Amino acid sequence: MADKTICPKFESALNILNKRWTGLIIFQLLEGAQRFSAIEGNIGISGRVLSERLKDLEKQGIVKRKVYDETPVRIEYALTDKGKALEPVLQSIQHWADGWVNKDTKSIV
Amino acid sequence: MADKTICPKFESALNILNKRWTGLIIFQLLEGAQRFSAIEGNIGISGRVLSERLKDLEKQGIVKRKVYDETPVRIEYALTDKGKALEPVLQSIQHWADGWVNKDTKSIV
DNA sequence: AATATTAACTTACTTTATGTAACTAAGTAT
DNA sequence: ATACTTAGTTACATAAAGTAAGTTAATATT
Repeated sequence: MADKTICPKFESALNILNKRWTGLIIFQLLEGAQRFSAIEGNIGISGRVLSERLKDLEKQGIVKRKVYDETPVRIEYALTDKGKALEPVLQSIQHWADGWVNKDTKSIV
Repeated sequence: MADKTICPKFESALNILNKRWTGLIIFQLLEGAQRFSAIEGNIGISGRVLSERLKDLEKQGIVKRKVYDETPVRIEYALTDKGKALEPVLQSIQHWADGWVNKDTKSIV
């Protein structure tokens, strides 16, 4: 597969939302820090993939991981400034959805 | 996998960009109608998946397919109004990328 | 007339990503 | 010593995407 690279920054940004679940994870965290199991339950992602995504997002500086040394251990994931800056993107998606997505559209296959 | 459905419209909108390549396909078509092989070459997607995506996007009313009965046949894909309405979404992604994505970031893995 | 060319796909097969469910580690409480 | 809890990880199964060759229909070429 040849990489045509229209605009590298744009493509790299698209690759974030491009991946399954990342949009919903960020959407969740826009409401405040959340724990692993909370995100897992709230959006219905598998732990296996959530773990993978959170590592990616952390590596990209979008999410930060805080460890609270309680028992049992509590770990919270929160958005960084870079992550919070994605709010307008999610909002524009929401806005488009309000205007154009049919109420009855359930699964887009 | 339990479906928690935060906001069905929002989720269904996210599912569009969520899928690999759809963002880039729409980005391409924002510049005007394009033929199958042009999209294929411009973004480096495989024909197999492009065919699949275009069918999905057509089914969702985001893309329309026009057949020109020439020889060999010419088929153009263009955005519908619903599709064009996604421009602000792509723009907000571009804007975020300009502000936050490192120039050197090539592949986000 | 037979062969070649072109666009837009499709098919068969391989590789990668995701889902599922069971398991691990550390620190308590019973 | 055993059980409980969170935050994962591991092994395995299924679904999605990549690759490359093949198909169809209308000419154009030899």
